[in-house]
Amino acid sequence: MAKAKASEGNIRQKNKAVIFNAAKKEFVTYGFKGASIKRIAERANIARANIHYYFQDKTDLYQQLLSNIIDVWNKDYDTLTVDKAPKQALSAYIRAKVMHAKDDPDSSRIFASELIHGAPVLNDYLNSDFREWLEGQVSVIEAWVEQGLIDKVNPHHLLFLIWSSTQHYADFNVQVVAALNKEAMTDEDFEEVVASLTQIILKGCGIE
Amino acid sequence: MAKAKASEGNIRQKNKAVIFNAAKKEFVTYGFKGASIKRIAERANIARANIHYYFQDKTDLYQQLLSNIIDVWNKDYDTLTVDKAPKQALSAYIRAKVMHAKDDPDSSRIFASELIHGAPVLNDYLNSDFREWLEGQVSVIEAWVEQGLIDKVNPHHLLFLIWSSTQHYADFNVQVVAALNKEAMTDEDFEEVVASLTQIILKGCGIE
DNA sequence: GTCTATAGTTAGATAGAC
DNA sequence: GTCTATCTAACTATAGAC
Repeated sequence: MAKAKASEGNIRQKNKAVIFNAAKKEFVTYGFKGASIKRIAERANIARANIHYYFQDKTDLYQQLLSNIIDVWNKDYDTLTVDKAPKQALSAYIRAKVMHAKDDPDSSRIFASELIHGAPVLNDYLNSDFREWLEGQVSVIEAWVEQGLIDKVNPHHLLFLIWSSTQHYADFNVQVVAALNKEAMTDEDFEEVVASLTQIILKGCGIE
Repeated sequence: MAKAKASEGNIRQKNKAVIFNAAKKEFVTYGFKGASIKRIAERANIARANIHYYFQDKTDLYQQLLSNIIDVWNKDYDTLTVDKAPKQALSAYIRAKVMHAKDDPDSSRIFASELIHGAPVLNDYLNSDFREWLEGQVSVIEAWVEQGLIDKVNPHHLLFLIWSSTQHYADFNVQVVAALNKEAMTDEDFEEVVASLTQIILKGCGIE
């Protein structure tokens, strides 16, 4: 758990966390525009006016929620570094992404919904911090290619391939579950996903 | 263009098409819950009440729109058949999917948004027609594996990989464009996507 | 088939007592 | 920090004249 900001009291901190959890479910169910503060309050079991006490407006709540999600990701995904071998680095990256899709699908879905609807809130982020972070990842893959450790692949499209194929199991889970004719994916199913994606993507990059 | 239903007059048919086009933009911008009939009417340049004349309610309009999208897809994606070689069939499938992402991204986005938000409308479809169609595709890949034409891969996860990696360029286009530091993707960019995905996925399946 | 008027609901946000 | 009451705006949907 992240430590509370020095500027925020504990009650405030705790209540905001409760609201974030409720808001996450509401936004993932109805999208940003369709989400209602009334239902968020009901989910959080607090009076509606309290949400306005803690957050300026719906957009402010949504922005802070997205910001939290991105903070968590930035901590978890520093997997691709030049000092690692492509096989280990890519395997670990694929596994981490799939396990995130399993453990916290709602974060992935909220992010996906924001992008699909044109990223009205995240556009600035995409064109600043995100692009900067991405270029670091790209340069690692370029280095691997130059050193002949992997085939000549387009680094951007390889990254998009890994993101999309792993996040798919969070974002499109209803379709996956219907396709597999199951109630829900099991731990074994997710292991099978990791195995399948690792097999195809690594071999597809000429690794091994 | 699809021929007008016999039961529907030409005026009705034409007006519904105008409404569908307007609704597509509205739903893709705000999601189902966030979309407003008032704005759809403004986009279509008709009186708001006319939408209620042609459609029972917002859900009815949305369902028919989704139904249209799926109809178009069913016509375009009968690419995987047993009589074709895996290399040609998969290459053609990847290309068709990428070009669809390029030419009609909004259809992909509306479908994606519906799934991300739990498929309240499409759940029945996913568990009936979709699953049936999918099993046909799966059996083609299984046949290829049995004949030793491709590596032993999980057919479902291979299909998910192709869907997710190609649809990504429609659904997450804002992120892609930010990553590539461009205003928009060009025809050449999409050709590069086809080449990259074909290279990695085919080799990843042991083709060639 | 079209349009105006309006009923009925739900929404975001704030004021002010506690 | 909490809660009730309330204002204002936006929305869906329908009725009924043209």
